[in-house]
Amino acid sequence: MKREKIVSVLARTEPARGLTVCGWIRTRRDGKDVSFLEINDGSSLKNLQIVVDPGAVGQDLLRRLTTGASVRAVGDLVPSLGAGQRLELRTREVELLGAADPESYPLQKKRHGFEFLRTIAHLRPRTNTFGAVMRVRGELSFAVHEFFQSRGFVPMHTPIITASDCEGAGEMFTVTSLPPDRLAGPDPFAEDFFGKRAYLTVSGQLNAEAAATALAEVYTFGPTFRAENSNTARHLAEFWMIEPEMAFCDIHDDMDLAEAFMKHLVARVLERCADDLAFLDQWVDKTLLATLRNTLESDFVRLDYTEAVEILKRSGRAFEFPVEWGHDLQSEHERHLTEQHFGRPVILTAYPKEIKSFYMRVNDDGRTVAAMDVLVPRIGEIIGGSQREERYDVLTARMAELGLPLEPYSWYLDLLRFGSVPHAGFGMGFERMVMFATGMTNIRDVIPFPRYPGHAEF
RNA sequence: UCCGCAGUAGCUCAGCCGGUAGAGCAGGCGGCUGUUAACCGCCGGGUCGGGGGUUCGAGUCCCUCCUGCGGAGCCA
Repeated sequence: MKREKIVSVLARTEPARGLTVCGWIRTRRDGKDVSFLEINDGSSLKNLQIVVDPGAVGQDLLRRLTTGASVRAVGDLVPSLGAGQRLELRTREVELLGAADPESYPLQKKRHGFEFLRTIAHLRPRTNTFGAVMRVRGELSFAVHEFFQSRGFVPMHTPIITASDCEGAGEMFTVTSLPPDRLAGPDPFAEDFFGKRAYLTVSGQLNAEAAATALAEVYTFGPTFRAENSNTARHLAEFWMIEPEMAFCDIHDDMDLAEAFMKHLVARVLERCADDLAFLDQWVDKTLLATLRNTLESDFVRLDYTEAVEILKRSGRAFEFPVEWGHDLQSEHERHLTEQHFGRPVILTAYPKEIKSFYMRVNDDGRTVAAMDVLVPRIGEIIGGSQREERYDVLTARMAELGLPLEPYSWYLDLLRFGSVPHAGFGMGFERMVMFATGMTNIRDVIPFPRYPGHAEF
């Protein structure tokens, strides 16, 4: 079906004859001798006004051109007689592609709550807000690949199914082909498809590290699964994660990359999604554009965990949870630092080793590790990463300390036995980045079909 | 999973000390106008989340379950 996208029609400066557009009707307004259709095809936040002569199309057809119906229209782009738009499409031919019964079509030409829209996730992209969020999400996704590949990173497709239950990043979903009645007994998975218990991945990091010891700079961008019973506006059971991994790289290079990466993503959406961001700034979060510009223009604060604890203790604020060296920072602490104290993104480093993962490189002080978390206003932690421990003896000693068996990690330890290099990487929760870039406050509203406890609809 | 709040028309909500349910928007019909959050008039629309209890009488009080939201934990 030959057509011109509405974004392109709206970008025209001159009248034109014989244009074909397709889209969904957002609203219709009737005059006595004229009707106006606003149609949207998802290529832009903005609608195209189509002027219809009721006599020419007929009352029967006109009556069925209701909110939600899909149409194809052929007409001439002419200067508008009305005030709201520069050009409009005066049609001589309107074809109803698919009607939408106004009695039962759930979307009205009025504002709906996000909770209601979540119950009709298959229709919500037809709203202004979700259309904008999905376009921004798409640009961010593109910008992720653009950033890494322009820097020579090789994209890695790490496994979705994994048999190592040692990734340690959270509760895992079991993958099985066994019927439920065969899941009893001491080791039912010995008879299963993989001959052992398999899971959905919680992180591609360890696999990416293997690739980085050959290709030097790699990244993953794929689905990730956590079976935690998390019921919050910041967690999903299925989400997308970006994990770069670099050989010949220390914690400072890692922080530099994280900051450049964030700024690249923000710059791209500011540049390519101006209409959508202006809409979101007006209706969803009035501080959105200011926050994004601030992110782009400011240097991220870099701070040791120990200094952060001092700042929080000196802040005089009564936190719900007291701040104490050796404890992980709470959401309220992170937000105080990035929102109140500094007012820009903050990268925290040198965390106590007790609260971080086994693979993080132990610092010379022996009590902290080369971890880094990027904290941003409103979201909190958006990136978590570290320099990895590349010293075989130090890592195995640390694993012994934590009571981790070496055998399941033997392939990972091989990376340190053969040509080990200083290396580092981080993980970014893609949906958290979409939240940051759109001002949306619930992570379930920045992914098309959210999966979370009790919900796998659509 | 824990704490708190909520569930009333298609949507967003009001409903006081218990006395048999209301508004705006949406929808239908009619009118008006190159309209644009269109406007004016009329009309239809409800197992008050489910179950149980107290009471002469429950949307309202009590118990319980379900669902949602906010916060927390876990994390990305």
